Amino acid sequence: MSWRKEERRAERGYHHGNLKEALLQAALGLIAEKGAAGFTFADAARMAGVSAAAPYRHFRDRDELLSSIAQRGFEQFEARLTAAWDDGRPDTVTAFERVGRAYLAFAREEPAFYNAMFESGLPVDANPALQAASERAFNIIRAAAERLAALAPPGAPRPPAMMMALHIWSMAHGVASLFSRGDAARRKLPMSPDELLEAEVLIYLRGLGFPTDRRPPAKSAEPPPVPPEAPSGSGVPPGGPWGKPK
Amino acid sequence: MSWRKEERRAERGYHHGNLKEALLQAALGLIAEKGAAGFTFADAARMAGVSAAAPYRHFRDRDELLSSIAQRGFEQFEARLTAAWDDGRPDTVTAFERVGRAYLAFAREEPAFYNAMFESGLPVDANPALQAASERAFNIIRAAAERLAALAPPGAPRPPAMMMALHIWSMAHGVASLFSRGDAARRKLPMSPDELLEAEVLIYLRGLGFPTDRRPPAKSAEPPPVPPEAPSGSGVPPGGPWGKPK
DNA sequence: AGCTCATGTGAACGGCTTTTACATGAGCCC
DNA sequence: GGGCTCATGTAAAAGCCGTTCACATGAGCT
Repeated sequence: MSWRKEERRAERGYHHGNLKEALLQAALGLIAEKGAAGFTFADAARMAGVSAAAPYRHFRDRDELLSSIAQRGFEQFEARLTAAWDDGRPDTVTAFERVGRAYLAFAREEPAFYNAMFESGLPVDANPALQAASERAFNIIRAAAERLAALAPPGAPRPPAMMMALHIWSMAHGVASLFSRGDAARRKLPMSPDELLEAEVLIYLRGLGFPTDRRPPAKSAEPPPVPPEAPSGSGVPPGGPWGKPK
Repeated sequence: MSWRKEERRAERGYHHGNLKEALLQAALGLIAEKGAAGFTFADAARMAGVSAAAPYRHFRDRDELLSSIAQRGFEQFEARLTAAWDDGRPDTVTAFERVGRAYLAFAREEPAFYNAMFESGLPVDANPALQAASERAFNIIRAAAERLAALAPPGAPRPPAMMMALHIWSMAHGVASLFSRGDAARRKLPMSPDELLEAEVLIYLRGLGFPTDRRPPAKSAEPPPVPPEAPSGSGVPPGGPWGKPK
């Protein structure tokens, strides 16, 4: 039972068969564990059971592996935001907040992707594919903001949707970076990152004149995809978006 | 005129005299240039004209040098935020916004510090001195938020100052990280990061019920340090905080 | 069966981090 | 001034990593 060298070799022969994918998975694990900075190409190779030179058959260099992971991360990110947005159902504000929570959830649950995407220091705009993927993810937030802006209360000037999207993105990104990841998450807060972001977005939307009172849990079995959605309240929930003050 | 080896040696003799400081400065330059990830201990030593082993007389390892820079960064950050806050002069909202701009200005003008502080991936809470320095910087924002919360419009529930501080911090950090640094700054925006953040904060404050109309340029030669500051307007500037919509 | 080419190996180069034994000389005591 | 001592610097070496190159292997096609 003491094969150590030929172990992997015996299992898979000279050729790995699926090395590219194995390397991506190994790297994902290593990044989650030690950060993009601590991750080494050699380690990933070792973990996949191949020599240190093998990865070069699949990635030009270490950076390209990192880029591939970031790319994949942006794709999953986009998918999760899209699912959370759910085309604005059951109503725009609720869906919008769900997108915010999805942002934080992604940062929390996919630390390796998040790290590669936002904290690895790789030049996103130097890689067109990467930039495009990042753009597509942002466009979900942008689309949601468009829909929200279209509901702007009458009378007041309509806020630019792009600006709203950038504002929401910066809030989500700021909360995620500062409070929802790794060590930073240990900073003791008076509320969870999710609650913090939700209150922040609600106050912001109220500042734009949107009604932001809590709706009932939407018991209707199947609400229409995009209901007329008339402004439904005064916009000032009792106690404010942050709940009971002491 | 061809001394290359003894050049530095001749200038400063065997002992450098101020190596610790020289290394910090060299590292600062290198980080500004290539990021905390690209910075190497050996390069800093070379730049200071000493052998690769010399730095170990002044820093336990590469990480300790990085920590020292982050520490120094937090101190300068605190100083700049303190100056921007100016104890709430000429009025709380104006001073508050100035703090926001100072946050962005620091990120933009001190990329090396900002990088070491927020993007180098070093565990801030593993180093008590570093954590304390970071805490002190945040406390400026916290103190400003306290003052702002005290001005909360009567009638509405008073927002928790800590929550406000965390919200503002996340906005500033989000904007700085996404739009005000390096490559990311190249993303084409409909407005400058400063304007983006200012509008964001104004809308947020308005969502809390604060009056946020633009005050006249405060021509009074020497306004009183902490004027009574009665709520001064309806809170809805014509055109909104984002200026003229198209 | 034999050829070819994608895929993997081992060895080697240079660079980095860190440790160790040794060198230097600044500051101090007499 | 002479001599001690210790902080500060050096060279050398070990171990790791990224990357390249010549060579090995064998999967798939003809």
